[in-house]
Amino acid sequence: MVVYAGQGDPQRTLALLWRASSAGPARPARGPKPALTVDAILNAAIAVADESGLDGLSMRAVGERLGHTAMSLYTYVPTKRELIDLMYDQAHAGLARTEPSGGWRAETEAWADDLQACYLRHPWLLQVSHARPVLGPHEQAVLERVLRVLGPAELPSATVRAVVSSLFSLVRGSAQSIAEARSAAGSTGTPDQEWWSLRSRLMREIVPDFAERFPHSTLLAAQPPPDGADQWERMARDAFTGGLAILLDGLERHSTSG
Amino acid sequence: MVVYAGQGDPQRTLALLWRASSAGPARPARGPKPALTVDAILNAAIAVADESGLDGLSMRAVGERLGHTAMSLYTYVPTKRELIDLMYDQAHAGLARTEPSGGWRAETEAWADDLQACYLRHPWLLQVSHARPVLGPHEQAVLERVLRVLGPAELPSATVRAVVSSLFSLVRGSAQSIAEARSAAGSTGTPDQEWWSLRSRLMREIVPDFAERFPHSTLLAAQPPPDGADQWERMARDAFTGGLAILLDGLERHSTSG
DNA sequence: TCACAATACCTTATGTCGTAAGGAGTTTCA
DNA sequence: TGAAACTCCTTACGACATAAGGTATTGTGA
Repeated sequence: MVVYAGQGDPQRTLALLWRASSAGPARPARGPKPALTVDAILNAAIAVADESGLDGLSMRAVGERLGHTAMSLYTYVPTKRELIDLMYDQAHAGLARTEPSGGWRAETEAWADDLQACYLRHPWLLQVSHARPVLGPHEQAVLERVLRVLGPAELPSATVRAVVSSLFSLVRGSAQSIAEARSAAGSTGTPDQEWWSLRSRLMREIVPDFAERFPHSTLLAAQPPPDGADQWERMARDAFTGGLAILLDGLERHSTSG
Repeated sequence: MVVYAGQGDPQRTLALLWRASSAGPARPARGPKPALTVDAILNAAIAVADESGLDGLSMRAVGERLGHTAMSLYTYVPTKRELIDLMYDQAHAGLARTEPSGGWRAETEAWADDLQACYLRHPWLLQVSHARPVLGPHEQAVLERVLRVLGPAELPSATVRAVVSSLFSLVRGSAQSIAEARSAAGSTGTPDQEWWSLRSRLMREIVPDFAERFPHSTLLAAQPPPDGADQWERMARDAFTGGLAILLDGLERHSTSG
């Protein structure tokens, strides 16, 4: 289930996200020197989430990975929700920056590929709601890049908003499909084709009138998909490149400099 | 966080999803008459989730709403995960069926609007991963409808797959934005404009060099957005209709009968 | 008719979680 | 040289999913 953005003290959250020193001195006057930093905690938490998913992400697990207790984290981070918000932003720091020179269309595709790769490196990102009211610096940088890339297309601002939002949806949705394909393949261990034919047999047994009730679905399923052990991931990838191409085709109509 | 599809006994899950009687007799030979049904449990669970979100959905809450205990549910449903899978499918049963007569484009838009409305009626749907290996009957019906609607466009099957997957991503992504806008508006109680200007003031304080670091983002934010108390939801809706239009524009290039 | 098998639902128990409360030790300022 | 301010810890609490097993209820076969 999606973790929604934390709703604690917005000032504190913002300051943490942007690592601002304005909301308090950098080092408090008295007391022992902190053994941890927010960044160290984020790295540990991201490592835990990469290994065990969001379900495996507990305050205890993060604390232990740092040689500390769960409670020690609360000195640096108000709640688990805010920790996840910070992780979400931090994970976007690792985004590659492939910038081909081939016009805005190629650059947009490169941006989408980079973002998708980031999601697939940290699949738990897909379990965190992205529809957040405020962005952290790294998410903001991702947004800034696609806006810069789309600049030469000279689109009206409403179109820019629409296309950027659509691009995020496409990248995220396809990454979800790919991640699900991988997780299914990994957890069952059986190649996709075998798994698929088993599923079909079961369906024929349980829903014998499927073909009559869902003729269009049946027809589409009969069309040749890509084959191979990773056919599910391949299909998801093809759907992504195809969908992106269609969207950008449509966009070229609106662009003054196609 | 996203709840992934349950991975229990796939036969049992499939049989439950499709309410198949093939995996066991409809009424067991002996024993007390069941006081509940899977459908009653699903309706109660959906009501709980509609009221309190997925976070508020506990086996106890569902059981108590039915005048029973949490454990009694386990007679009908193997785990909470499978319950959520069943809820996910069931919620799609309430999808409206607006079918204008204006060609595949208008019908596709109507389908997208209906699906988005369904997501917004049950926002917790957006917290459940949709990238599931098997569909229930109601999800399948939603898919079937868009395939039927797209039929007259006479697209190659790879294109159909791409556009359908993109459509789902777009609808889901926009619904997420709208739901987030509503939840923010509902929880703070302040009109969007006020909230937004407060946020801007905070940002100027915490990240004074924002405009230099993110010139394109700054420029876009300065473009006039729709105004009003619900400006955030309006923006998300505009982005959706705009993105959908762009996608369908692109699709018309591929269609033999535009 | 009656014992028993099969079942529904319950109480209880276990282990996990986030995090509140408050204590002990450390560092720096007055 | 206190004492304030801080970090980190132990302990505790209530919520959660769900395992284990008990009890009551129903229909079947003798």
